[in-house]
Amino acid sequence: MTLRLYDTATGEVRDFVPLQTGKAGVYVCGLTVQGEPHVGHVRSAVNFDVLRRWLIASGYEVTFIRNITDIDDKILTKSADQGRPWYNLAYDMKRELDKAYDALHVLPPTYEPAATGHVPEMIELINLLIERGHAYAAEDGSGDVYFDVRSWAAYGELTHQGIDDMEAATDADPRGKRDPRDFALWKGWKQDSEPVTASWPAPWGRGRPGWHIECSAMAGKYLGDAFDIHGGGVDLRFPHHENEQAQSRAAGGRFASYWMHNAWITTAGEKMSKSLGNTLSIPGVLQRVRGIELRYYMVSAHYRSHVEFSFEALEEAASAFRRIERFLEKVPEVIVGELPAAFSAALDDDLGTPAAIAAIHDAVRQGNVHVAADESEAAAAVAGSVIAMLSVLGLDPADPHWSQGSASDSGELKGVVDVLIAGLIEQRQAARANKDFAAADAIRDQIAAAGVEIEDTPQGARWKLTGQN
RNA sequence: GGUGGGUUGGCCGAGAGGCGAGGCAACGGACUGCAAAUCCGUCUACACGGGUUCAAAUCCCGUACCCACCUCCA
Repeated sequence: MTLRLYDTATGEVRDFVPLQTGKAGVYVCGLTVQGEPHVGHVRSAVNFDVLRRWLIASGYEVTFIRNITDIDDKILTKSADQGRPWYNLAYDMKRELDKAYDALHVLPPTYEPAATGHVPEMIELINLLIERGHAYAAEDGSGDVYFDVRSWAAYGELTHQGIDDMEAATDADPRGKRDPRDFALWKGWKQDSEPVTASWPAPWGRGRPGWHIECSAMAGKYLGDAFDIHGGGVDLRFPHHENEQAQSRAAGGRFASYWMHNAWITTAGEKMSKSLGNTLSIPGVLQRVRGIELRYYMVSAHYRSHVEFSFEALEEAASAFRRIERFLEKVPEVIVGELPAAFSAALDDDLGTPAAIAAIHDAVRQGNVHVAADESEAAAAVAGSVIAMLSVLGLDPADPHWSQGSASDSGELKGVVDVLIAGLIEQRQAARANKDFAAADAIRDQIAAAGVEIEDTPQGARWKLTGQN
């Protein structure tokens, strides 16, 4: 079975055929670093991280580029409001973003280019577009350069829209534009309101790049004129992706073969938006559940399905995930095994993570049956495949990544706690042997109150931290 | 106005013409001193109205409601 992906450009699920056999080039629009990352941002990152891991697991050599937009209108206005340099705000938020990605075990991309580091490439691309007659410098002296939408007949092809059916950008400053739908490739420096540090020299005067041109320039630099997959959130289809494609193709490239867009995660029926102020920051959410549980929650819905975020659903997902963990804890010394066919088929079908997770749960139930029957070899084999599946989704609880931070402290403490609890468990066993159940239960309650759970098994009592104290 | 998507059982959430995805919760049973964990079972759903078909949650027509994009946004 081969990988099939939904391509926004064609509106259908089709076979993934890479440009080069065995290789996959992926470009994903990262963030504009102007505020704290929220669960919506991270959903996109997690979705494409799953894509990447599945491509790797399928044998592809993956080049994964995710950019950072570190200069734009919002960054300039926000930093001005906060009374600090724009680059400081962008850098701070970039670091927050890195923390959020790390908390969800989103793998670092092959490279993460920043817009400000690629101005020469953008200027070069804009020049090429001007030469080819698809862009023009505004004649009003503003220093702006616009893409000439009417010069590119295919404009609108990605989102299946005709230019004349589109509403013209009402708030756009029409000065110097040939068509209201023309968009800025270069924004001339506004000396009265913008710091000189936010401008770069260019043939058309000092200024800064427009939003869309960065992705075209950076994707071209790191992936070439033609590459396999371009991803981002649904909101980016238009105008951002449409414009990217128009620019890059007008400049002579082929650009992306497949376009993938992840759906929104909303709160209380509304999209999470910096401007609405209803964002759920990652650190905030991580006070309620662990990062691995949040990741499980995100992966349990299909990437093209809209998710209505709720803490109830999140807790529910966390419960489901703990069931998987409990099974794995019962099976020591597991060797990573094979992926079940149902799991691979699910992911091959446009990253069907919900069905993939169902395959995990099926295996867990089967594994629990083996554990109950004391069939340790069979149980270990099942656990091996469960671990293999979880790894592909970035959800292996045994991955050292998840225990970073708290591990050093708890590692030392664990030995001590182990001895203390073992003593208590022995006392409880003695009480049970004497049929003094009141005493036995008192001990169990006492440890439970401290956040330690006892599980009675035929081989004796086991204990673990519940994380609820 | 244009474009794209949605409405599934108590809840979350898949599927896309014929075999009850999966999970959470609840209830019953097994196990247990009692629990917990685990297993078995129960809860037989697809917005509404028509139609096509031997067969429709799935296809077609219509209706209602919801959402996204067309303006910065994952």
